[in-house]
Amino acid sequence: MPRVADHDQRRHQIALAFQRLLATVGFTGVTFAKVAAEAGISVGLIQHYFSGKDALLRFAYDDALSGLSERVRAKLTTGDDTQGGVPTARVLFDSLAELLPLDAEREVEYRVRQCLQTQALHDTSLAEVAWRAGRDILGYVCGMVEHGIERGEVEPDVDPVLAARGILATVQGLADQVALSGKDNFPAEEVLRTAIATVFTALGDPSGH
Amino acid sequence: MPRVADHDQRRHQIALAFQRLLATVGFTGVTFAKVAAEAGISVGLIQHYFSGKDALLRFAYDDALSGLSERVRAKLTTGDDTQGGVPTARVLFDSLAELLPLDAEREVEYRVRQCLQTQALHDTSLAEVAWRAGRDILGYVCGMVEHGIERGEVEPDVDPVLAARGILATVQGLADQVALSGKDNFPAEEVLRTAIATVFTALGDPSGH
DNA sequence: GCGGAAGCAATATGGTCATATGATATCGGG
DNA sequence: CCCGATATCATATGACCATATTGCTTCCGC
Repeated sequence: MPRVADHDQRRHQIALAFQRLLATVGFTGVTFAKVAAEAGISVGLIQHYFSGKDALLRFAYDDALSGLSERVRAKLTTGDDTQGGVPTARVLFDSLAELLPLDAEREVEYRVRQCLQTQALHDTSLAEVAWRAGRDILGYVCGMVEHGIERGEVEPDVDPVLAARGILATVQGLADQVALSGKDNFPAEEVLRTAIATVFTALGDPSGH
Repeated sequence: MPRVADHDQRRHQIALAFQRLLATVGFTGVTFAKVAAEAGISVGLIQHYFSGKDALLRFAYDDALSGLSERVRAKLTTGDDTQGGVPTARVLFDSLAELLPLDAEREVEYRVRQCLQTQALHDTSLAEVAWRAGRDILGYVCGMVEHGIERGEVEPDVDPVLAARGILATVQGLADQVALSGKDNFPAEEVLRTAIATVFTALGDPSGH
């Protein structure tokens, strides 16, 4: 086997370049040539690693969403470990704030999500990627609500799925508003905190369950 | 002055064709030729009415958003007129449900909004259209919250702007979820009702103010 | 009733992009 | 130490699209 190269690493590198471009010039502005230039490679090499634009798109979207989803999950579970005095609502807030475009890095990620989610409206394979990621993250938030119920921080009669969907909807919508109005024109984090607080109403049992 | 034509009507007709295409084939799939075919006219005529693609884009977006904004405003104010026994929360819900892609017509409108909002991320003139429409609709919802405070349906210490932003964020996010998961996979309207109910908590003064 | 400006359509053009093709460089194994 | 498979690149090609150009049609104002 001659001349090895790390395919996964290469694909990821190309996907990153693609995402950076997506955030700066938009979906219609991205071309193979620009991706190649941004990644510091040739156009032909991209073809070598992706069968076509569709495949690159799918991979880049999956790459972006799985990275984000993983970060949210990590924040949730590590927050879960140190659960001693930290309210579940607080852990949830810290995780979901990851989705708001409040700094440059998050804004890039938001734009990537937005571009590809919109594309997913007309591309079933992209839609499936989005659907899977949405299901995962909904599962995480849902788990947190259930956890809150166990700890007495959430009223036991709330439907965890619907509560989670409501919170997630708020985050997504807030992200759009921040992107549109600018992050300094209203306290998005406060709105999110309030939305979470309408589910996590009780103080919890300080003695543990 | 020879051979008159209703410019506004023509432009609207073209914008409608553009929007229908946007919803079905996506932003990248729309071309002048397809718009012309969809509108039943020639490519040249589109050029006659729009200086270029940018102008058509801007007009179509403005057309879509102003139509929607107007419908929301109309529902709000007519609901306001019959305010006798109808709670403000109910009027607000009926208006905002307009934004959810729960039937074919609303789904088209949602897709148009989504496509053009995403495009607005990289086009300042589109962004301005979006910003204006966002400001208007936020104003309407905000007014409803203030009205709710006057009628005793909302706790007087809530910030109308933040409450309105929270409700709007929920609607937008729910629209995305419905578009992704399908309208039959969860009760989006119930989640929206709950979100509104967390602001409109009080029952109101049945005797009027 | 007719001259001409505006409505409208068909086609030409120049550029851009995804993809194809062919050449070159690099390196593991025998 | 050299063969061949893989990695990488440079360029060609064919399609498509926005826009420009050209010419025909319609009907208002005089």
